[in-house]
Amino acid sequence: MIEPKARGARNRTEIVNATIEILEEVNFSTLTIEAVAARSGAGKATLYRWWKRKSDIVFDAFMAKSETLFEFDPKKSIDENFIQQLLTLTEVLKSGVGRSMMTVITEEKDIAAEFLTAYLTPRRAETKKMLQAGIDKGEIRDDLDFDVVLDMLYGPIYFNFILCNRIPDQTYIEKLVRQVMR
Amino acid sequence: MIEPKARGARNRTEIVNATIEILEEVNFSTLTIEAVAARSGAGKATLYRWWKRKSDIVFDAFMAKSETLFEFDPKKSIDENFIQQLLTLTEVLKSGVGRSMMTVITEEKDIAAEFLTAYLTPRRAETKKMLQAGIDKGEIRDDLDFDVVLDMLYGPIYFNFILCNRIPDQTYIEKLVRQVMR
Amino acid sequence: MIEPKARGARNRTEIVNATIEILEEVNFSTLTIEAVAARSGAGKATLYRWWKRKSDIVFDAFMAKSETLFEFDPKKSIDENFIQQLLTLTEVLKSGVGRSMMTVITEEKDIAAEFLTAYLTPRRAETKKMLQAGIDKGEIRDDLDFDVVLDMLYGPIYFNFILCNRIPDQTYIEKLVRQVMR
Amino acid sequence: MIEPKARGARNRTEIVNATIEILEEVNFSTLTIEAVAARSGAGKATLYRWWKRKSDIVFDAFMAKSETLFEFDPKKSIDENFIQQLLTLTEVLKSGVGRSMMTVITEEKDIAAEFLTAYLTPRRAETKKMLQAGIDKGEIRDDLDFDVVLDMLYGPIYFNFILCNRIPDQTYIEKLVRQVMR
DNA sequence: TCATAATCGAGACGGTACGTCCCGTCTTCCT
DNA sequence: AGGAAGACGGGACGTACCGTCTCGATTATGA
Repeated sequence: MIEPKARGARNRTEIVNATIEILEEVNFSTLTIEAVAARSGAGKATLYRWWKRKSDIVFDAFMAKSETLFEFDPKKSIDENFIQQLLTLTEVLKSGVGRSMMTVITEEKDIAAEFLTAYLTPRRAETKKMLQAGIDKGEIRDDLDFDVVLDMLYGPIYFNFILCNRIPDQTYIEKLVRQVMR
Repeated sequence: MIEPKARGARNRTEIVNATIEILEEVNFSTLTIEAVAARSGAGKATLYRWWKRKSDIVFDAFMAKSETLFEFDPKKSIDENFIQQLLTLTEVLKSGVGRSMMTVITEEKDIAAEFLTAYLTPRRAETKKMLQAGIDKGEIRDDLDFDVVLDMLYGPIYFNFILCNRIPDQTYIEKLVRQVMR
Repeated sequence: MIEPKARGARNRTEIVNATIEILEEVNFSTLTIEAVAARSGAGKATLYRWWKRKSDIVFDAFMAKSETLFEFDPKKSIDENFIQQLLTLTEVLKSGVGRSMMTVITEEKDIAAEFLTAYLTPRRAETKKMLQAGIDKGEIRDDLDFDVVLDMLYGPIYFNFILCNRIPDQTYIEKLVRQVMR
Repeated sequence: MIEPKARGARNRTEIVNATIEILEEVNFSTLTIEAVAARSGAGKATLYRWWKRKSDIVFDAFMAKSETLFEFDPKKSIDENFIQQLLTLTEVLKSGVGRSMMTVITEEKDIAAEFLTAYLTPRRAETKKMLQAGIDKGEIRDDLDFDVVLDMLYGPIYFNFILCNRIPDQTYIEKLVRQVMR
């Protein structure tokens, strides 16, 4: 027997989806709670019951969008793994919620912190795993400062995306990974 | 002969300064045009006469804040020059306007584009000059993709600043430059 | 059982009363919706929800002020009844809302029309009743054009009030009624 | 040789005419000084040099419009003279400036007073002359209160015009004069 | 005849109120 | 009982005019 989702839970997903939809059309500033309520068919009060601020909804929406965590595939080469992960990241950033998440991060320090622990760190952990595997295999030299290397991989992606308004493509990412890996 | 600044010019600076001040206290969303008008002693209409959107004022404020362009000093080593430039960048980002500029960039594509041409590109040009100087001196290998290298330098700075909410310090920057330069 | 007044109704009266108050201090042009909102403790949006224009509020305020309809008293003489009714009219006109109502009427034709049907006509009907009673009793000749006679009674009141800025007193009204009645 | 009107005088007429024109299109509230300036080709400052308030311009415009004073014609009958004068009055009231003048009078007591002395009183004097002529000729009984009779003539005109939004036509005026004159 | 002053148009400016939109809260009514 | 619907007080929006002000360009004159 299929457990029917509780009223509350059903509502939450509808609201979050409405948010994702709207953010494909307008940017974060222009997003209004009233629009989310209207599109999702929920009452405003319901929104405020679960989220304190607009940014919190966006955070949840972003997390929902990027639910599936990229996972290290030991069968592929290290470089291929890196490339795949950065492509996945690019994909998420491209969406309306992705971009809005960036906006939120620049404005609300506490959400930035939550983004760091709940989104960034897990992915970084995965990347670290890859790096370590590379070192173990001897494919990569072992005198690296992990954090700096990771920044050199992630940084340019966000940098291009946010500041240069340029979506990094496969070619760019390959060049980047090769250059970082030497 | 001292060029007597026009009424308009004086006002513009006062408005821009008021904006910079306020942005030390609140973030971009919370910044209101009415507050800027009030603090600068200007009428709202005056603001709208010169700027179409709040973001445009912030852009001008940011440009005013970071007026002085870092300049390549050939007497110092290449690395030192890099380090100095990235520190300068960090300094600007740290300010309220700096952070707000990041917010604006994530929201308004056209301002992002203007930021690219009016702020980023000149600085990148300076950095490219340094890179070329390094290659000429033989300090740096000559098979690099310039753009990717520059992204590897700038990217991590913005990345740490925006996403990790961490202000890169001298140590970090030195490590970064060394790693990139090999 | 006391019908508990709806939230809306309570607000309406408060707003209308605030309007009446303010109009004792300033004239119609100087009356601002913001002032009404402030004095009544309502939000501007609430005002606009119920009334489209400033003039509409003033109309309602005027109607509230002159709620009690003068009623023909068959025990008194015809003349006394006339005098009493014109005095009542004068009383209303004297107030701030009264004067403002005159302003509105000169400006907005549709409100003038509403004023005619909702305020003037009922009072005229009452006056006609009196006239008819007078004719029936033989106190008044029966070859009169009712409308013209009524205009000769009301007209001078408004005329003195609006154009001569003179408030008709008992003496004047008595003279007027006597002259009209012959 | 035609004396070329001074710059100032020429401007004044142009401004006043512009006002009259605009008042055919919009009502007093909606009339803006900027519009008058624009239409007349004058600078705003010029307007403020000669008139303190919008209402003052309207007053001048009204006086310009009704420059020609109706004059008592002893060859015609008393009644005909009355009828003619009231028709003239109606004509002026019908215009945009006329109606606006009424608005102004309800709002600004000092202008109302000026209207009384500069416009109303001269016309009343003329009417009084007619009344006196009638009495002298024995056409009219001699025990009248002049002021009340005049109010009974003028009052209904203004009353119908302003409050009933009805423009008194020849028939009405004839009936009125006959009724008042008995 | 031409400098010199007065006058004017144009419109920027600091303000105030407009009418609208959305906020976050709170009440009502329906299911 | 719980939620949608949406009224409410509040505050910022972007606009329109206010009345004051500076700026040139245009007259118009008297040295």
